[in-house]
Amino acid sequence: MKRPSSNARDRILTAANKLFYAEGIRAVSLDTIAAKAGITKKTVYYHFKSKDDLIEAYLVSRDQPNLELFRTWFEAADGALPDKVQVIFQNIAASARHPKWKGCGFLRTAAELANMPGHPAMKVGAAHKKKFEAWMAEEFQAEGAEMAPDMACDLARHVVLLLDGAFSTILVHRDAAYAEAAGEAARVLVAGAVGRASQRA
Amino acid sequence: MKRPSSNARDRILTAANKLFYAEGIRAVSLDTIAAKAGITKKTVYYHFKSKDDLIEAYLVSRDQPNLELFRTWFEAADGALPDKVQVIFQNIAASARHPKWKGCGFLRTAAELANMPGHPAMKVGAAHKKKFEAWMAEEFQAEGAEMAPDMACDLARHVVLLLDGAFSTILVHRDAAYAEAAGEAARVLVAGAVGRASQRA
DNA sequence: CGAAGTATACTCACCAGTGAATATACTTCA
DNA sequence: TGAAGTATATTCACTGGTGAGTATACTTCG
Repeated sequence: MKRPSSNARDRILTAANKLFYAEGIRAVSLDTIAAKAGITKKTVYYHFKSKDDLIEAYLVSRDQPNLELFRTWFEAADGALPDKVQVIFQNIAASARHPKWKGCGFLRTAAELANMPGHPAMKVGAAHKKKFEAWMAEEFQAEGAEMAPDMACDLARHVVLLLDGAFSTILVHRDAAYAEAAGEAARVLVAGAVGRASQRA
Repeated sequence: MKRPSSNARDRILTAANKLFYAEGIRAVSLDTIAAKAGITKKTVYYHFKSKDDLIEAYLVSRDQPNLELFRTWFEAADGALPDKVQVIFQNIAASARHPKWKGCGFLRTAAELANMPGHPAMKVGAAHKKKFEAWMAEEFQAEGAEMAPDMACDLARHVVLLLDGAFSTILVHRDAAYAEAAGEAARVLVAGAVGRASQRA
């Protein structure tokens, strides 16, 4: 394999990741990214066909790691289902207290590209969020197998709404307490659904 | 009094409103805004000291009208408290189905300016969201005066989280159904809180 | 007149993307 | 084996265009 190729490509992606996340998509130029990666802009264009292409690659690179992080948090938590869900939000609160935290990269990119609904990066972002929602629904159904599929889907969606709401409001207020409030709300909703599910059984 | 002054200023603000909301902050240049307002860029700089200043004015101009809209929806709804809250979300769903809808201007601006936490526009955005949250809390306390202040505040925050979550997820998925799901969740949470409050009384 | 408001015409920096050349490694076959 | 050819990977220097912001002059009205 060509070592140089993947090397430069990786360095570009790493630089793009940091800069796009820290500063925003349109705020960062390819010159800046190239400089940070220690290569020439032309080399960026060798590995990515356009800035839009690089934006897409940036989100693609964040997809799995992000989902993995949520899974890790969820699985590491002990306790009942409502508590495990709440733990996700507590971890987000903790992350959000780091000064470099700037919200959810997918959400912020979607906000910036709201005028380009067909942009490839938008599709990646939507798919990422769908995966999270689907995973939550699975977990709800798996737990004791008492929850009906449509109930699990509704509940997963409610959790997603609280999660993305937390990302957004924390960014606006720079106050991680919103994640804890969202976690409380999620816990209440999940507990309620679990209660209804087991009652029906 | 100079007709021209207010006239030009208003035209600039109107153009900025449409363009910033439709395309995003950094995607729109002052040249474009000036052209849309039918004046020169220099005139823009006569009325606003910088682009940042205009961004701030853009959000200021949206503050009251937006809050007023929510109040109107809420007050026009009949039924119990949970239903009135849900109606806000239903109205958002309806708005979001219009093709020109591009999410919440405050949230999207906050996402774009996430790298400038001290930006005046960020403060305007945060204040706007706080006003909404405070208003919700008031409404919860006012309703029958059975809800304790801290409970009302917590509940208001949960509603805010669902609201901003709805704005964000609709934008990502281009699917207004998320607002309806958020409305359901909000109704459940409010009904639960109302139930606990009246039980305690 | 003179001040508020607007316009013309500019500066200077930056940005997405490109043309031409080069260096390095891999492949082929005499 | 090794020379010639080809694909990969990278650089330097550039273009056409646009960005925010400005110097200066014109206009209009109290």
